[in-house]
Amino acid sequence: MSVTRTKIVDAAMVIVRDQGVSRLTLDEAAKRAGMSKGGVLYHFKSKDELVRGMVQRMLEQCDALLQNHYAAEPEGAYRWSRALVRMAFDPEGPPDHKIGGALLAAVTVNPDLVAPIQAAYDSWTARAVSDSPDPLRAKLVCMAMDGYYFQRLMGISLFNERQRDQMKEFVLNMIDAGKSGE
Amino acid sequence: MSVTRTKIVDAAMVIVRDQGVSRLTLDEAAKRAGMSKGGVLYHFKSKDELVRGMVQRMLEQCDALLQNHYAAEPEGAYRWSRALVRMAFDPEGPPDHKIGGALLAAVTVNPDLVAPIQAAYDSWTARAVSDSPDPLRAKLVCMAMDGYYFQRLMGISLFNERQRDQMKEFVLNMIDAGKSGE
Amino acid sequence: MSVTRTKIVDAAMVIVRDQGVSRLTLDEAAKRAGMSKGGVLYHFKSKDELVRGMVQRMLEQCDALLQNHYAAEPEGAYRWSRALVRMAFDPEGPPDHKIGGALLAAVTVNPDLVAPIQAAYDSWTARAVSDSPDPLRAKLVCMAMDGYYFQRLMGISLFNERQRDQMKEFVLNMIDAGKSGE
Amino acid sequence: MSVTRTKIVDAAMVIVRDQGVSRLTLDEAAKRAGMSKGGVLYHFKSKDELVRGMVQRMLEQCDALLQNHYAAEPEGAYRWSRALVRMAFDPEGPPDHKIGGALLAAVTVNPDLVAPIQAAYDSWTARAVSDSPDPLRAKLVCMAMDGYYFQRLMGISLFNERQRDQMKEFVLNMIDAGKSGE
DNA sequence: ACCTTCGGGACTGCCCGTTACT
DNA sequence: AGTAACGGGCAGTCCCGAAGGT
Repeated sequence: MSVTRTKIVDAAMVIVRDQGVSRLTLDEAAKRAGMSKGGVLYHFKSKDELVRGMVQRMLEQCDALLQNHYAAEPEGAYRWSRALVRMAFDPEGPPDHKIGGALLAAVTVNPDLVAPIQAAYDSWTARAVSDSPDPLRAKLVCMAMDGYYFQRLMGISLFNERQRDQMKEFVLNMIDAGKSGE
Repeated sequence: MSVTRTKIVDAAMVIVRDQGVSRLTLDEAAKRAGMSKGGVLYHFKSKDELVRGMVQRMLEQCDALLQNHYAAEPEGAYRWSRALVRMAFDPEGPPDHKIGGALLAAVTVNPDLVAPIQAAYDSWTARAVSDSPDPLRAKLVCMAMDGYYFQRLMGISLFNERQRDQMKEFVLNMIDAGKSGE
Repeated sequence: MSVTRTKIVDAAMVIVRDQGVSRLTLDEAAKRAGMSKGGVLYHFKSKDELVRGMVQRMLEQCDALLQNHYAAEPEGAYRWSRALVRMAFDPEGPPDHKIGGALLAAVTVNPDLVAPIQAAYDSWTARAVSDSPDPLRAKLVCMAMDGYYFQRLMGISLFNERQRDQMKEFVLNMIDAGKSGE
Repeated sequence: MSVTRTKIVDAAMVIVRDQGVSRLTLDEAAKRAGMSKGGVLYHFKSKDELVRGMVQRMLEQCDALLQNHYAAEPEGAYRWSRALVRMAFDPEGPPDHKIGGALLAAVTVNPDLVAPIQAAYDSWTARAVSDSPDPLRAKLVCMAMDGYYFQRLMGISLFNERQRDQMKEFVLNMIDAGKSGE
């Protein structure tokens, strides 16, 4: 990925983060990237391609974040599940960047973009299941984390800070409860 | 709500369901509703208001569905939670209509629309918590159902039919497990 | 055909006549018609439709001109053929307006427009043949007139004024020659 | 004419033939010619020059075809005229390649290109006249052939196969009729 | 001789909302 | 309660040509 392409995607991210998707235009992106629209279109044949690039970028960031949490997590069963929980509750996670929700809109408009997202989802779920004695428990965690993630994306906050931490502990406990019994 | 307003919202719903949000224009909606754009704008001062009407409609449908499942559910603890699960797994539920995802896009563009959605979320969560011995357990169920709902909205299917039923049972069992112990 | 539509087509005609097809833009046409592009697009859904309107207009003008010459022509065999010749050599004919050649370009780009032109051609040929003792002679005249017409369209002038009149007489004589003998 | 120039013009021809003039872009031509746009612009200073090259090429092809038919034609009066007729009716002739019509569009847009075409026309007419006892008769043939040519260019077909052959014979006979009498 | 990258400008089509009219 | 016509603005796309490298 050329440096210019990266710069353009960065610019687009900033716009979406600060002003919302509806403000993401090729002109704006070009201006922020310090070039002309023609230059942008040389690298991305259409706006859709640009959005595709953004989605991919976001997915990569999520993946990296997940990897980090996995690395920091002690070994043992449900290690991936726990990492997922940590990621979902990570205050530095992508959703708070508001980009996710914005891109979501783009995705619902252009179903082609679902494919890479589905792929990412699949891989994450697969990992969670891979080291889980009880796959259903892992999947439930995935689902719940998606739900939480989704709420953050939408800007719907059901928890205050204390409740959030309680929930986090609750989920982690539920995971641990699956280690022995069930 | 006048009958004409209803007709317009219906038309808009059909468009979104069949062709996606990007195809929802006042002209299109008017045509489907059997009138001219001017007529639509007489009932909805702006397009945003029309979308607001659609969101509200959808929320009402969800609520009604939830009520139905609640009514069909035996009394006892976690009755609302179980109703929520039934709703999320209801194959007739709104998400499969693809309208939800589409409206989602509209919402992310216009943050004003989050308010009524947040309110609906709050009320559903409140209900789930109200009859739950363990509020966190209820909230977790809410989150997981949101996640599942969200996946359906996005067209991401992690489960085949059998897995879906398994998950449903798993969640219901988890709820029941919360009745006695903790 | 509403009066506004007529006005818009008129404006487009003027532009093409004065500045060539490449200068025909919706904006220009709108400006000349004394309205905004939005207004133009209300009447013509696309530029193609506008061009279609222009082609139709031109065909109608040609037809009217042909009718005039036919009316002025004495009765007898080959009356239509003679009218065609008169039309082709009519200094007031459409080709000198330079619109024909310009529209030609549009046609070659959009093959859909050939249909109405073919229809017009067919009808003219059919008429010429209808009152001709020798159909081939009539068709040859049609072809030759097309050729002359075409040259005028392209701005290719093989004749000076005297040669042009000579040719006109020659063709008319050739037609008359077909009356008796053959 | 360098080999590369030839290759580029070839590529451009293919594009125009297959996809129409509107699809002829420097990028496309470059891709087809197996090089980049920069390369094309090195050989042709501008797109107009490329088109000019294409027109020239086409004219040369027509000329060569005409020469062939002339060579195959028996000596005698109206030899060039007869060759012209053979060329116009040659099923392998350029017009069926659809390039002619397409280039026509380019010409109408850029009047500069008319010059070489006019020159070619002039030379053909001059030849036809040169060996014709009756110049007007020769010119009429030229005009008629132009008309037929033009119809083929536009994709307007007034004749079926049998009618076409009839017309061809009719014209050739008309030429011969000019040999003796007048 | 040829390529990559980019600037700049233009044009189409779209769509919302207003106005005048009924 | 509704229609037809229109204005205004703008996003997406395209494409030519230039600049500078190799």
